[in-house]
Amino acid sequence: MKRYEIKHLLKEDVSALLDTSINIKGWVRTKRGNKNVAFLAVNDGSIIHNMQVVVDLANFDEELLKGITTGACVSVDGKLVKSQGQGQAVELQAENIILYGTADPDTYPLQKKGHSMEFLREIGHLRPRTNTFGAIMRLRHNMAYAIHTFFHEHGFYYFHTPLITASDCEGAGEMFQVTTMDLNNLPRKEDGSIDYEQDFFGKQTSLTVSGQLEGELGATALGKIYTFGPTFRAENSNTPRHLAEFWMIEPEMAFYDLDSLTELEEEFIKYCIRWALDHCMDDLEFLNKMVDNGLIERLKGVIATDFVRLPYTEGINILEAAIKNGKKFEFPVFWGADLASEHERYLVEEHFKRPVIMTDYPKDIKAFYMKQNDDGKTVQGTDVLFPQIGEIIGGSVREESYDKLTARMNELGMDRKGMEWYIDTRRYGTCPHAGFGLGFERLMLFITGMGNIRDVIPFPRTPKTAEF
RNA sequence: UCCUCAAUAGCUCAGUUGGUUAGAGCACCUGACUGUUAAUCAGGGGGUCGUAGGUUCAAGUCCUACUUGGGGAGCCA
Repeated sequence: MKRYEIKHLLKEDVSALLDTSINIKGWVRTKRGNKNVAFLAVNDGSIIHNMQVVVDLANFDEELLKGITTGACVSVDGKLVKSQGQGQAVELQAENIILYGTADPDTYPLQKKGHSMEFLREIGHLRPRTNTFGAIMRLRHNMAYAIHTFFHEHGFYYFHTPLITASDCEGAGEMFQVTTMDLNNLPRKEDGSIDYEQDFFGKQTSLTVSGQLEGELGATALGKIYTFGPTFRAENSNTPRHLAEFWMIEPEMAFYDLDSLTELEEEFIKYCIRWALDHCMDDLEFLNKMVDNGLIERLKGVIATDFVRLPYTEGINILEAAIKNGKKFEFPVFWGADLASEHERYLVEEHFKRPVIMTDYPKDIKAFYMKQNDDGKTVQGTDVLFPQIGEIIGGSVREESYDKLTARMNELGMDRKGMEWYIDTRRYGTCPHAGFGLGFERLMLFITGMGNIRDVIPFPRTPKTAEF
């Protein structure tokens, strides 16, 4: 008997299959009925919707049916027919049922009603079987696919940067050390310090916090590259927006300036949102109904509006004017201050009411590699600020001048040792270039309307938590 | 890491100014119903009130510490 995925049966033209016998396989979401007939809602993960299986109790063994409960796995042969009931176009009249696996209802934690996200996190090994997480994971796949498709169509090459790095100058955060040494018996040098020469790589190594520096090496050879891989930050951040292990997308483009950079940022993120609306409407409709009633409207709103381009200095002026008009902020606003969440939210959610790309930040609050403006005060950094989730993209034009870059490194007291390979990009055939970084899970928060980043990745890693 | 709120049945929650034997819905079990849509209806079983200490004649309720989780902040993507 030929097996069909439920997505095919519900979404394709199946008129040729009507009144013929076919097979489906999947997990039972609910069983209901009376003493004559039972209805099984079977889900195989291919789509959020279930196939209704109609079971005439007279034709089946009572013991078999008793074992078919929420969570059980079944294979059903049956005749595909137009549904007599409301709520679905077709249904399967069961002819033969194989019970692959039971799910003892006394211990199976998933029910057909209301679970909290907190509870589902505790049963991370089973939560992919819920409607909500099925929808999120299908969207997650689609976003990954959309990202690769966007870059491929725009002439970018997927460039694989290392996960293990010996660079201690990445500066983007605390790093996880990588070692094969016995932590209970560390080799020491004469002065008592740890002898990393005896470690696997012969030096101290860590998990990467960013692929950007290596990405620049790719861009200065291939023109346009992007990375898309796991990233690790050992920071003790306990918030709904941070993970210790997350996925990051980092495109890097030779010959891009500030205008072409912000244009790409906007086009890229709109492409991803449009992809979700074009390819994932069933899952979005479910999330819109169950998680966030404003989701679809907000997604459509973002792709229909132009993002604001806002130099930092103008942003400060707007915030100072707001304060003059009585707006209260917890943190002070002055030129040179790093903007707090409340300031960003005011600009995006209250003042402009649409996404904002802020540019030209004071150099002292941004990274050493950002291109310095002629004013001597600002650098060409960009943050794309979104409603509700804040910074979704951080990028910049890179400083391509050997003299300016190294002068800035000296100013910041950075150790050039171990960084000479990066500086070589400016020493040999340097070029104007730019790039940005997008936290994949931050994008997922926006796409799904979920409130906690731990719920848009299958197995979240956060301080004190590495289950499953 | 800081601030704040919370933890009661398998799940979601109620539990009054501290006072008798801690409740409801869902789930589960039994039964009813000729096609249900998170089916419905009737009945039943199910609790170390997060952990440890303290106050009190009496603690789910008040106090302290710890653990875990939520929200906010910082760091950031």
